[in-house]
Amino acid sequence: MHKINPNKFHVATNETVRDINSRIMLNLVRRHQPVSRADLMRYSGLQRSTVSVIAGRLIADRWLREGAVGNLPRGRRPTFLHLNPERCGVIGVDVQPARTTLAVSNMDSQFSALESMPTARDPSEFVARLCHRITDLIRAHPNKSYEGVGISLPGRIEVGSERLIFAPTLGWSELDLKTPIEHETGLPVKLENAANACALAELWSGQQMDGVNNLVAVAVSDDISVGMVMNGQLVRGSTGVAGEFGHVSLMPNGPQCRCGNNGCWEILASNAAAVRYYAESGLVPKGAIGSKSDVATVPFSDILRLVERGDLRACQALNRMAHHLGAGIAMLVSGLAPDVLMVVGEITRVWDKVGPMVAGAVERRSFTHAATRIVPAGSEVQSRLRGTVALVLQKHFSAPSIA
Amino acid sequence: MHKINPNKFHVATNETVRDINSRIMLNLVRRHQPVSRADLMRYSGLQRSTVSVIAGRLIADRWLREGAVGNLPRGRRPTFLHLNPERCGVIGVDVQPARTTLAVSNMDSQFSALESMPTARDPSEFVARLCHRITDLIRAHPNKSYEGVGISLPGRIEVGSERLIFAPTLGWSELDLKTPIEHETGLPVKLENAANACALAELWSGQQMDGVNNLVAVAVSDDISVGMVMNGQLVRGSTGVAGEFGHVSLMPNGPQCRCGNNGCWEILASNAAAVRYYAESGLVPKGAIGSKSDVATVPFSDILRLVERGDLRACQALNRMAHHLGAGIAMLVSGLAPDVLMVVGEITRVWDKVGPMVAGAVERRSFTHAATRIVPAGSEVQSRLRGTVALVLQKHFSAPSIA
DNA sequence: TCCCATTTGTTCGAAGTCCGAACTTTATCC
DNA sequence: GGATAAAGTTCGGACTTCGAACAAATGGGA
Repeated sequence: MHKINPNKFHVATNETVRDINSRIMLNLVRRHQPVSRADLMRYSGLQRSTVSVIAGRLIADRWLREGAVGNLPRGRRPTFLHLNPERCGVIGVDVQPARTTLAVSNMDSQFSALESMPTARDPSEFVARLCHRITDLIRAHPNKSYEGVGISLPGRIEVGSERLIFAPTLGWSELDLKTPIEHETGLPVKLENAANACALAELWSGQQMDGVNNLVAVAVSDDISVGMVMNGQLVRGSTGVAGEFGHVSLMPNGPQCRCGNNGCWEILASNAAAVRYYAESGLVPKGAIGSKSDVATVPFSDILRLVERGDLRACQALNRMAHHLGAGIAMLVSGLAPDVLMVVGEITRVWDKVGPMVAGAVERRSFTHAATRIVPAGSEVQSRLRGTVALVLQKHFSAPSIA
Repeated sequence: MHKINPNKFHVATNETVRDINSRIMLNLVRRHQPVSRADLMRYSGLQRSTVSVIAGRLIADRWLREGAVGNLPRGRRPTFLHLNPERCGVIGVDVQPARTTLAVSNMDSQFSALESMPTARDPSEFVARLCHRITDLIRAHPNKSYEGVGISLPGRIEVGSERLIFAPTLGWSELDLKTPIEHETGLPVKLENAANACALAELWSGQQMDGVNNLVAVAVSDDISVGMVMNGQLVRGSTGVAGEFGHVSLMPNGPQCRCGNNGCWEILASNAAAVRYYAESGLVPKGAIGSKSDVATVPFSDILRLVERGDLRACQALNRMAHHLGAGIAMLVSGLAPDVLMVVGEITRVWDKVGPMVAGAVERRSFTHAATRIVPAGSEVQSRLRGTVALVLQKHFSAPSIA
């Protein structure tokens, strides 16, 4: 039940009917391909004639392609229909504090090119370099009909202005990425928070996501941010900053976070927290000969390597992180009760150790038994890039906004 | 952007167009009444002819009524259209641990009857008495075309089965209220959590809710539960238990909650928490002559009365409660960033004292400045009852679910 | 070899809906 | 009384789905 906003709606015309049914058809093909017109008739409940007309138009518009002919025990053979992956090209960009990854993708999230560059410290320099890279990439792969550029960022995008706001790990304040890139490339540019991008990726191209309409992605790196899909829609809040559960204080006497408060989830359970736990555990070697500086700079990836080798101190640091990660995830399970909660980040490399601890924490803390499936993401970069593709292409596959 | 679920969708027909536009028209009349056909043409962008046809059909179906004739500087006078509040009757029921309130309502949430009864401890006895009361109420107010019965409950309703699950303050385990009442009355019965009902009430009949699509209701009584409307839709999670932020642990060393964990928001910031704070502050009067039993049972309503009179101890207890209430609300503002966060419960009686403390806590703890308006609800019973009316009638006013 | 049952896919008129222009109705002002 | 203006109605055109009839394609059996 979706309320109609009397200030912002779209009335329906005859074309709306065709639009809705075309999108349904497109989704049915995506879900069941290869699939015949007769199958689509059965899946959709539309008349065979209607299915033929719609399929004909979608083929003419290059959304669908006729493929092989099927075999049946008797009767005329069906001609199978497929999505045409060449119909849309997308440039996907994944911005992370250290490196920025660019990809060229088809409609099916198969990347035909993948390259990366260091993320420039200076925002205007970054914009210039990114524009340059994108135009180069398009020139190098010209035989695609590009639908747009999707960009995943470790920050939040303001709803109205589509500008980057609140990107503490990048250190940038308000930044307009959309206008210069659109101007440079002539393509529409969509920006989205990295956690939201991951949530979108799973919603649109995740495995075992049949019928999943409520999904939460927890992006764990040097900060923690949350992306939410509720009722099949991204939740961005009134201004676009929804999802900052990382700055919920879960321990009033905990260490101080950069946001000024104490014991934020992020300061307890991010990669940076594990680095700190590891450093602290080596700080006071009884004789106090070793100084802080010896141990303070072991990066998170090294800690994970140590964990994989069975290093005790690293395991203890990881366990502390996992304990607090579980506490925050329990908050999300209690509060949002999604079908799926996906954890994204380097920590998934040691999920065999972390997963059970998180599951245990959720089990202990959950009063309601929300039946949430907690899963690790495969590759974080791939996940975010798939999200950027979904970001650009979802307008063709989602329900038209009638209200 | 709403994803189409390829397992559950509705194809569009020509009637879908009329359906969509009729609902838009109904919403426009609701928003702007009294309003002429010509005004509706301008608001909707539809052709004058189309507006006339739709208005004609809505009048024939008794949704709209023609009213007075307007005056214009020149030209033919417009005939104004109104919603017909008599079109739908609703029985609204608000179940609370102590008392259950019943109301008869029109489409405009004007209650033509309001009565209450004690809430029976035994669930089957309760169901029997409620059925009896409802049929009596319908018999006493026969001249309405009843659309259904809406019931607000301090618990969660399972999504598939529509049964009451998780109702700790009532002490009931799984209970099917829907089937017996539908059987008894012959009317469709809708059940919803009380916090969700409040959120719905504000969404559909709240003041100053123009363009608000993201709204959170925090119901504070002896427990705390949260109702969420995101993107204009109620968020119920995969099983229906979304919103149990009351059982998020905000203080790992805090007092133990009935859920088994320590320092849950609910154990720190509910009415019961204030009662406990008040009792504790009187516990050790140095000489230890006064026993626990003297002070332990001052009910929350009395504490509020004492606060209104300026009693210091009561104010201190209230302040502790407000402090923790603010912490939890800050969590919701950070995580969900709604346009409006509404607090429902007895505590709103002293909102002049509590409001600034909550606002301060949110201000201090909020990193993102989500611009959330934090407001107290007027009357909690009225709010929940309006929610039950919205619950029953929203199907006529909301967008048809095409996907 | 020929006919028939069966399934896929197409054709075409009917019904429903909105669009848009022309028309009717009902006012005020000069 | 005529000009102007705005509200509301009428009616043919365009678009879409529906539903029945039709054409196409295939295998089995006499």
